[in-house]
Amino acid sequence: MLTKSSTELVRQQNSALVLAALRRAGNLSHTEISADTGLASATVSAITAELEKAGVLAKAEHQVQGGRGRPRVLFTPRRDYGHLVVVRISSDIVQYSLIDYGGTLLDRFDETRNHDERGTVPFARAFVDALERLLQRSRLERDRVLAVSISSKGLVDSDTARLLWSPVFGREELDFAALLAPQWRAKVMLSNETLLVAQALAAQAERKPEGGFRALAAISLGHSIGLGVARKSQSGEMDVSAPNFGHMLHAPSAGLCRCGAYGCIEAAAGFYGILRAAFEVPADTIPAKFVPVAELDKIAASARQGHRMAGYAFRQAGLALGNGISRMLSLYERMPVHVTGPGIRYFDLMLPGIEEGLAQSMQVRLQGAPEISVAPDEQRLVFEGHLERALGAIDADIAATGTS
Amino acid sequence: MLTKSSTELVRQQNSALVLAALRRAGNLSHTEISADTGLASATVSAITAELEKAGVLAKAEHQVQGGRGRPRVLFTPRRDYGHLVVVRISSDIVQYSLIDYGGTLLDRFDETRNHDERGTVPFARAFVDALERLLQRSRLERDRVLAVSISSKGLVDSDTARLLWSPVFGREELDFAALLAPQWRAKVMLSNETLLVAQALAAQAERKPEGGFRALAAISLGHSIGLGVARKSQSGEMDVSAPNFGHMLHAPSAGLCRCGAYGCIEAAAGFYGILRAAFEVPADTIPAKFVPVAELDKIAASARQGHRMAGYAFRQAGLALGNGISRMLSLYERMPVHVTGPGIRYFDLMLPGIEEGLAQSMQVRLQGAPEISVAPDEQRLVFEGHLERALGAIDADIAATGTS
DNA sequence: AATTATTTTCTCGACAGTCGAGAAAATGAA
DNA sequence: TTCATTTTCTCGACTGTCGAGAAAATAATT
Repeated sequence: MLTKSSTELVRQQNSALVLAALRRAGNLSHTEISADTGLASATVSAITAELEKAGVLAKAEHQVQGGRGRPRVLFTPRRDYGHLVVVRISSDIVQYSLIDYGGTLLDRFDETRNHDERGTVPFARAFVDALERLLQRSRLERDRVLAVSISSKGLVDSDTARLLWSPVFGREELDFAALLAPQWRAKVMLSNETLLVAQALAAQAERKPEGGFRALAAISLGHSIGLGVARKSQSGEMDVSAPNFGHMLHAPSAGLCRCGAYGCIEAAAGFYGILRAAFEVPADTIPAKFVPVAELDKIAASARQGHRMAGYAFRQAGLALGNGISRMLSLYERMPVHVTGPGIRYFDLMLPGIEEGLAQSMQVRLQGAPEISVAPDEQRLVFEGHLERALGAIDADIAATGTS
Repeated sequence: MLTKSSTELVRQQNSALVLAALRRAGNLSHTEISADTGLASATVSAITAELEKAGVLAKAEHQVQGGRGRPRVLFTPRRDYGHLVVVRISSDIVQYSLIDYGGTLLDRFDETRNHDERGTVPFARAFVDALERLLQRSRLERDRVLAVSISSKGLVDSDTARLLWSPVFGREELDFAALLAPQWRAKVMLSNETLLVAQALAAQAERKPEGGFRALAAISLGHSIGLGVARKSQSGEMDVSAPNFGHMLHAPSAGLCRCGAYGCIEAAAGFYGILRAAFEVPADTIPAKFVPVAELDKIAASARQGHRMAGYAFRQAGLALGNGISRMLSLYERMPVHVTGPGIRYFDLMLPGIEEGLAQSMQVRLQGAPEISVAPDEQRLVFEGHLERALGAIDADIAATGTS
């Protein structure tokens, strides 16, 4: 159902518009804001005055020189308006970063995960401690942190910030909002890792001048398989989601997956799946907990030298991906696919299988195969996605609550 | 990107809100509108006065009696504000209906499709002629028709009203907007048939008092397989789409599909797929153009008597559906599934296969199987979906253009 | 050095819209 | 006939956007 609208909502929307423009560009003058947003000059004055009084914006000290006429004064987000904590959880390390409202990195450290102690309880304790440490190192009060943005692989409920299923904790749920609930006033956000990659790539694509961005998919290859989809809705909003692609059904022949089901895409295209196929281990053996990359490098080397089973393993992995992508395109729409993650080192070995898997479907026969490109540096993209998403959420919050 | 807002847009949004409330309820008094929409009484006065002047609304002649105090006056859409034409294209007939702005059916006739003359050109001529006939029978001027809403099975581009792929015309495209472009000022809308079923079911679910509707899927079983998905987006808008489910890849074993690809869901679960499996015809034979329902009834009867291959055929069909649904749920979210179409007569025979196909996936193991229910009377649902969608679009248009 | 041209920013009044409060209207009951 | 009750309508206050033009600040010109 639609919801009622009022003049205050108009201001909220337009404030958000100004903040978004400023976020994209870094700093803009009065006239540039007006041109960018389409708002009248008088309206821009009203909004910037309000935001300046609230301490969100400030006039930049360096002014641009040159040209005649009254010099422009640049508005820019006030870096000390607040702070953001980003936590990247991966299978081996957890990375904690402190960022200011302007988007610049202030501090960062990694904690290596202790593989002996399993379960969410010790992890939760370490997590809360690490956040405190991040504050202390920068002598920052807890309430200056406006948002804590967390990412992990796996299935996530972004509304409530609960981790529903993850490669690390399995079905043990982890409720990050509850973890920080009484002490922290910060907004707690939890996102799937590959969703953030899609978010970052979509933001990059939108910044390109040629425009016309509609949709894009990001696939992360590694021990597990992730998918993020970013699509522009009719209303112009960017709609990002992380479907459960890795454990979508591929074919029973893919064998036992570590999630307990049979035939997941991951069981064929994840690192342990490739290993299993290459060594001709029966497909119903319980998957290896962890596969060192060196191990896979060896298989890849022998595949490149023409070893039959090694090549077959990568081809089967590609086939699972290709079929899965074709199904994804059938259910959404044709869109470019960006492949990322540690598995891209074997992309050349998988590509023939991917293409074969794609070609089988009607969708691809009708509309053509999607563009597939490799996006290296997954970690940077995840971090960019964090910034994009968390700072955007903070901006939306500012616009919503106004100066009050 | 967000788009700029203004006070006029607020009025537009609130007018749409009033029209939607009135559309749902049929007629409402001033106070009821205010309660329903959350708008202040004064605002309701302003909006209804404007719409009344524009001839969209009128005060109903019968007033409700009883109770003391000033009697309520009911507002209702003016039936003669404009008209709507609904065209349902199915494989054997094309049904033309004339509806007024109040949503009541004024006239209807069917044209049986001539199976001898193939191709879009003769069809297009017959289509345009039939529309003219519909006007003449009710002595209606062409410009009184505000929208022409068309439905067909197959792949549709709803933005441009082009039919991209259909069971009847194959890859021959059909551009309905261009067909009526110069002569008709009506808005031309083209929707996938099962999308409309999903739209109608979602509207029903939303009207239920318990509320909390999130998403739903409709699957149509017949010669071909259709899927419609309705989901409520964060912004509260209903987002309806018709993914290419019937030709999503199931498994190569499903055999040759009439679309030319191998392994589509339809090739296993469509009527001709079931026929082929039951008679053990090689899976790469070109599918029958048309399968009479009597033929399938016979197979179903022998399956119910325990005939092995007949039972197997339906089970395989169910398996294809179950796997497909599980993949759909992996890519979207858990949601109830409504099954409709002529194939529901065999639903009991397919259900075991469906359940087996669902149970294989991690998604279902984790979140449980979706509720599956049978929705008879597909044609009525399609028609309701037409009304819901087309009258809603007309209302949105009225709100957008205002009185001007 | 003073003036002029140019560009940017700011300010003012007009206009569109929503809202709350209370007046006006319309009816049944006393 | 008067009073109570309920609904509808109207008025003034408030929030917000917009266009036009004033004010500000600088470079170029005389």
